[in-house]
Amino acid sequence: MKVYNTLSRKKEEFVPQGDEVTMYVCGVNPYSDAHIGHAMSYIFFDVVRRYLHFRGHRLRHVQNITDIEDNIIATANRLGKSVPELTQEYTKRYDEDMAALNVLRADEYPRAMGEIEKIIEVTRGLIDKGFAYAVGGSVYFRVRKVPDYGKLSHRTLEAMEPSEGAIGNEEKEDAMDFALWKAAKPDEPSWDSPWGQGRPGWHIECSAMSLKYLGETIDIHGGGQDLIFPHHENEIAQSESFTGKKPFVRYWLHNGMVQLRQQKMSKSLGNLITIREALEKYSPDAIRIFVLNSHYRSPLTYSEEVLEAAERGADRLRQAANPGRPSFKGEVEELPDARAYYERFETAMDDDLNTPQAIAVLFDLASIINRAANLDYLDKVDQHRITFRDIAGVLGLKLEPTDVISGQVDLEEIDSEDIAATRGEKLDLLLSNIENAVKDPDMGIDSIRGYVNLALGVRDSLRKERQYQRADEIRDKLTSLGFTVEDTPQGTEWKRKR
RNA sequence: GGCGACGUAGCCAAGUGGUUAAGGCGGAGGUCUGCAAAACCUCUAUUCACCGGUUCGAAUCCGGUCGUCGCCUCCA
Repeated sequence: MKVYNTLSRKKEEFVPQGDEVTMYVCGVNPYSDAHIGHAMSYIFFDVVRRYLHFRGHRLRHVQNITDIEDNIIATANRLGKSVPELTQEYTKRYDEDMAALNVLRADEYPRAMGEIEKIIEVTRGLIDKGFAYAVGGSVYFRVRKVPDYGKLSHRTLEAMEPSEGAIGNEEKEDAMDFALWKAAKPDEPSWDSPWGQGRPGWHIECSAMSLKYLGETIDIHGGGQDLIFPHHENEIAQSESFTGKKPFVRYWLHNGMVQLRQQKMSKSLGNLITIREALEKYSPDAIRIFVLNSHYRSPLTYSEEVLEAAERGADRLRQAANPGRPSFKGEVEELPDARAYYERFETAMDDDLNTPQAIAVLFDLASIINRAANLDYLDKVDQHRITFRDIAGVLGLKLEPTDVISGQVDLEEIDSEDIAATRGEKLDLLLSNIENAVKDPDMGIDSIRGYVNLALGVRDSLRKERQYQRADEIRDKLTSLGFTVEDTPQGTEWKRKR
């Protein structure tokens, strides 16, 4: 398996240090809902996890939660909440979003606030070694002490024009120096430290946590490309200076950015679609297909059109995962060997996680399975179905039926007198009952099912008498109410999504 | 200004030196159906932003032009 390492700018053969792959992925700052950009990153690293597991690796996965920083403090103040109150609320919502997207939970979710002791230990160590200095209650990292600073982002200190944000701090020795520990300002949460009351800088928590939970050298460190500089660059400087051991990270993996309307999706720009908003319109599988259908290092543009396309693709895969009844009589045709699909899948994934090709394999298998279902030889494609489910699982697709309610009309079970009684003027009443029932959240599914079965029973009786116009009126009405009506050789089936 | 990525069919998107340029969505036709729906089948880029060059051979390598985006500041 090869992965593209940001550090070397090359695809490298992935060889973990030991029996257990260690992976650290940068987490979120919980002060607002996570958006599709976050979804992309965490869905991708979820697939990395699942694929490594599929390949027989054990894995330890740690993801931090930054629960103290400027934006959190500002938001908490604005909302009149305490910082822990705010961050706990949004951490919970983040967990719910990830669960909805079928993202596996990490082994540890350390919080910055919970790791102050380790952060202070690392900070003190960096001062002792001369890599950092305390001034005015703050501690800064001395960037010029690190000769290879810039190796991840491939830029030199000289090339980094200090911008406004980097200047404007008189107490730093050098404009590029960054804070490990920030002296407390009035009315901000703060902790005791050897340098007085204060709180951690942005980058130090990841160095401290990865050191504490995963050791001095970790296999994979992941995050969005926007974290390469300064965040990950600074993590390297801190960690390698503190431990004296290189490399801090063996494989740096970075995903591309999600774009919305020709711009990066981000909180600060305010152009974003939250995961929650997307899930109101699209299934988790559709969102995962949307993300995985392009390569992880490329930018990904969010649009309704592309998500719609992903949803329709998901529908077809769901059909293969939950095959219906046969439609035709057909001959069993010569089937390609199911093992070839595993090979194609592994070849694709081994080449720097080529999920678009992996999804193509899934669609090819879906065609085989759906054809077999149509022609009534599903029993001949057991191996293909196993392969299909297996690959879908590695991509984290559930492919469960999406209908909330469904039914099958059985004229034997419906009282013929009911049908006869309903065929006349009562039909309109029945249809309006269904309309009301659909809008009423308290209405039980059984009632709706009874109504719809009766309406479609009436329709079937009309169809038997070739009164197609009246029959179609009933179907059209139900369709407009969100029902899908399908006449199959086994009778009329119906379902409704939401 | 510095660093980097990208430009492939109506849309999304693989492919990065050599058989017919993956796959999805959409569209057209067909099978099935009373008609539909779903599923299936067939078709849908002689061509890979543009211009030059290297090569027996390039979407793939090199140079230039145009265009889009990211990082250099909080950010997945």
